[in-house]
Amino acid sequence: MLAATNPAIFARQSMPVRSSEVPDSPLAMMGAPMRFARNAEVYGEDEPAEYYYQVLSGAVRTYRMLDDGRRQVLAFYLPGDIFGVEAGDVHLSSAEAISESQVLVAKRSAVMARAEHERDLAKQLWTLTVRELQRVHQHSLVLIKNAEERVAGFLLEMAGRGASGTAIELPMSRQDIADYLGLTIETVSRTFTQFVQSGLIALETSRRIQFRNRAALNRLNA
Amino acid sequence: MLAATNPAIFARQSMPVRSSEVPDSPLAMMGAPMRFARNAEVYGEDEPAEYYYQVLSGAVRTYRMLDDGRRQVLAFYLPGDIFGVEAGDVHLSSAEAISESQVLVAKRSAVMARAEHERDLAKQLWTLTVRELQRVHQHSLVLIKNAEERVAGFLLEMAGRGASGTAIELPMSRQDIADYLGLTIETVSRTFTQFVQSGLIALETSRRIQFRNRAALNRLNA
DNA sequence: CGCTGAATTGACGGACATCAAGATGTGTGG
DNA sequence: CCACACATCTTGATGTCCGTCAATTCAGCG
Repeated sequence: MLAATNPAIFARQSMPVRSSEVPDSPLAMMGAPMRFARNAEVYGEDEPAEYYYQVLSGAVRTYRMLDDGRRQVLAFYLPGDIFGVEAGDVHLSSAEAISESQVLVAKRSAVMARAEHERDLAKQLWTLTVRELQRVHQHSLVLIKNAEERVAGFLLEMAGRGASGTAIELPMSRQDIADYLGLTIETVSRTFTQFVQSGLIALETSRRIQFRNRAALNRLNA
Repeated sequence: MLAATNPAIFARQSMPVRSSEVPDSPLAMMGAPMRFARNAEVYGEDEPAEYYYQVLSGAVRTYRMLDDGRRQVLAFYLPGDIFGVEAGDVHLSSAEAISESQVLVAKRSAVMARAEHERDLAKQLWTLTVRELQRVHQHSLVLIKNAEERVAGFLLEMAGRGASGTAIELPMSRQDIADYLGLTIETVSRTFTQFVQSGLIALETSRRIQFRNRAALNRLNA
């Protein structure tokens, strides 16, 4: 839902960039592609927000920690998605690569400077923030639902973003999903098997999911 | 937390406007004060977002409904706060007056038109959205905590916004609080009395709350 | 007053967390 | 290619927090 957040800040084209394919945009010159290993930090909470980022390949999660060690995953970013814009001067969350990832990094000041005289760009930046806001709004709705509904919603959200086929590959672990949905890893796992048993999905591997009854999932998504 | 969101879009002064006092700003001319009765709708979900709003007196809640009737209150807006900016072209949530309220209403197109040539204004609009985003981020963190922590956080949030004294007046009902925190009215009520019994707060009336042990509340706020 | 909606309090049950064990998968080094 | 180690995922047993249902108290108001 509320899927791709990539107006032409990095890429002029309107579709998400496919992995390993650098967007042919004016911003490509402002940004440098960087590699991040699995679990490597892209930026940390409370650090100055000096860059904008776009996922080229792999996947990224943003999260915040509660003092007692609980973790709330705020968002997953897939190829084409832009992130790191959420903040004022300082990052409100940390970002980590979920898997080996390639990320385009553009200096914020440079982007902003260009936005000064390019009306379009400024508007797009704003739009980006608004989209992000919508996403988070949507997410807070998720957190008042029950486990079944949360997981169903999650699967449909991911399906709406990744490939359009009948199966999706989840880049993130069960723990990531749990922390995103505000559940425990066990509850997520149990809900998956429950979905399998009721014929809603099938698991090719634990990370690869076949949709068998999308209508029923939509019904749960309430 | 993350309290007042009122850069000089409506008022040039940096402090929230006190109730019934119209901000002496250039924008006051772009906006007209309107009265809303208790529970009156300011705008509805999916309606075109044609105006920006600033609370002058009273209080406003924004919310979204789930199909099964559950309601998620997304935010409370107090005097000085600006709302209605969250959306693209369409409102993502509904807004209602919590009590008899006075709201300054400014045509969005007019504000945007001015923003075109007033750099400051444009920046402030963006800042406003970012602040809103921070608020919502914060809110989604709340929803993974337990009841005690949620209520404590709520009280501290309200304390940080309203008067600076040792007591606060809550304009909203227990039901509003419950829907904001993702709890039931009964759990909110029980948590309040629990706080009273442990000497953290005192209830002058059910809506008026005295702080007795802010340190303990902060500890719960985790 | 009595009426009405809001808030509180109690009894109970259920959904999900917690604790614990096992199964499956994956990478590494011999 | 196998074997071992370690992480991830699944499954089971039990506990607990909070939701549900229901009754009572309280506050405002005609």
